[in-house]
Amino acid sequence: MCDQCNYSEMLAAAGLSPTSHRIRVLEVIGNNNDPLNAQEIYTTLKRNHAINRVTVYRILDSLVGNGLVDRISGGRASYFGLAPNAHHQPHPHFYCRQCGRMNCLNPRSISMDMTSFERIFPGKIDNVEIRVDGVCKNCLHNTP
Amino acid sequence: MCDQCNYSEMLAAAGLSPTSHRIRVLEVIGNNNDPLNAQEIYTTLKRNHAINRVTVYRILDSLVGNGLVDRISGGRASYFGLAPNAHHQPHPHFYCRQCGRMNCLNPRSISMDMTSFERIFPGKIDNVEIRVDGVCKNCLHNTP
DNA sequence: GCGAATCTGCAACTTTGTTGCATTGATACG
DNA sequence: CGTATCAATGCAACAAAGTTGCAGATTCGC
Repeated sequence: MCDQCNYSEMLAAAGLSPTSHRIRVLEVIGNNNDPLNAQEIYTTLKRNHAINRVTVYRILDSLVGNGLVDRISGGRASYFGLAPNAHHQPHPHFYCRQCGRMNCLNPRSISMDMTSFERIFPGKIDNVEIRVDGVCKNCLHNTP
Repeated sequence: MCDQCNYSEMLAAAGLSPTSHRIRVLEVIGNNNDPLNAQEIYTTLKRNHAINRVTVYRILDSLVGNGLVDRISGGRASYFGLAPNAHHQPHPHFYCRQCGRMNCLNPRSISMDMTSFERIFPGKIDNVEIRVDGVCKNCLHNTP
C-alpha cells in the first residue's frame, strides 16, 4: 500500500505515458498490502472498466521493466507489488501453497548480506528474491 | 553433483520404492552440478529409455514431496536439484533470464539469519528460496 | 501364484503467459 | 483544424508448463 505515491507522476517519471489503463493497474497494485497475481489484477480491473487480459499482461511487463513494480514468483504464477523506493524498502515474501496468497514480510525479519557476493559475481544482477514457502496461519487452522 | 549418494537407498529411506524410472530421474538430477527443469530432465532421460513426460512430472512431485529434491523457481518453470542433506548445505541460486540456465551459488555467498523470523512466524515454513536473477557472464559477452 | 496396491502411459485439459495483426487513440506538425 | 505518425489496446490464436482421469502394467506381501 502506498499513500504517498502519485501513480501518474510515477509513470511519467519512468517515461511511460500515463494512460488510464496503466494508472488503474498501478492503483490496484499500490492499494494492496500484498502482491497480487495477473489474474487477480485482471479480475479486479474488469469489475469497473473494460480491459483486455493481454493488455494487463503487457502493462505489467512494462511496469516491471521500468522498475515501478516488482515481480515475485509464487507457485506457478508471478505476483506483482510496488517496487522498492523511498517509501518501501526491499523485503522478503511468504507464499502460502494452500490458498495461493502472498504476503510481504518485514524487511528486518530476515537479515542478509550480499555485498561480498555482488563484488565477486561476474554476471549482471537484476534482482534478488527471498521467498518463504509454506502454509499460512489461516490455512493451518481451517484445514485439519 | 553427488558422488556419495546412493540413489536407491535414498528412495528407500524416503519410503519410495526404487523403481528404475525414479532412480534414473534422481541420477539425472544428482549427476548435474546445477538444477535442471522438467523439460531438460525429460529430454535427457528419453535419450536412453522410453519414459512419459507425465511420469517425469509425477516422479519430480513425489521426490520434492519426500524431501529428496528441491524445487527452485526460475522464469516460468521450476528447476530441480538435490535437496540439502549431509553432503549439500542449503544455498542460493542464480537464474540467467537470457539462456534460462540456473546455477548453484556458494552457500556462504549470501549470508542470512532467519532464526528470529522462524520464532515469530505463525504459519508453517516448508522452504526458503533465495534466487538471484540476471544475466550470466556468458550471455553478457555473447550478446552485445 | 494371486490379489491389492502402486506405478506408468496416454489423451485430454488447465493455467499462465505470448505473438501477430488489426484497430483505436494520442501527439506532432503543417 | 486536418492529417500523418507512433504508441496503446483488443482480439484471436498460439505456446509453455503442468495436471487430471482412467486404463493397463508392475510390483509387493502373503
